[in-house]
Amino acid sequence: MAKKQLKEENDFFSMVYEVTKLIPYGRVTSYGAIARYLGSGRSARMVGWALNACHSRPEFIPAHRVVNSRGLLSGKHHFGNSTTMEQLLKNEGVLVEDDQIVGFSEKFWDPLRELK
DNA sequence: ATTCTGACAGCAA
DNA sequence: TTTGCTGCCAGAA
Repeated sequence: MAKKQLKEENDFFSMVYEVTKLIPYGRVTSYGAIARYLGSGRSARMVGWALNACHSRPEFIPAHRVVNSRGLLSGKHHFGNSTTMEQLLKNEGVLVEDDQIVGFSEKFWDPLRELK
């Protein structure tokens, strides 16, 4: 059997990718929220680390919908141009001002609450 | 095997 | 109030 494939499903990285891909259009979430959903709780850094490797993924990961707990576009610099992430968000109707999501509480999509 | 880093989050001063 | 330090876990050198 494809152990590797099964393993990927259990991998922390893949979990992050899957959850990230599940983020609805026009919604955003935080690294910590995903970390909690994965059960790691305080390992939000791993989420960021996983997203850092999202470039190695053949699929498109809407990492622009993942921001830090304050709704700050912490990883905008990793989208090639520093404006790409902000541009993508704006394209989805998410207002971004000063690298921060406007109405973050409203746009926030909690995997724990939505996926449960 | 050990050490360092990393797109965070929370708490302390 | 803002700034900074630690904790957390996994992957890369």
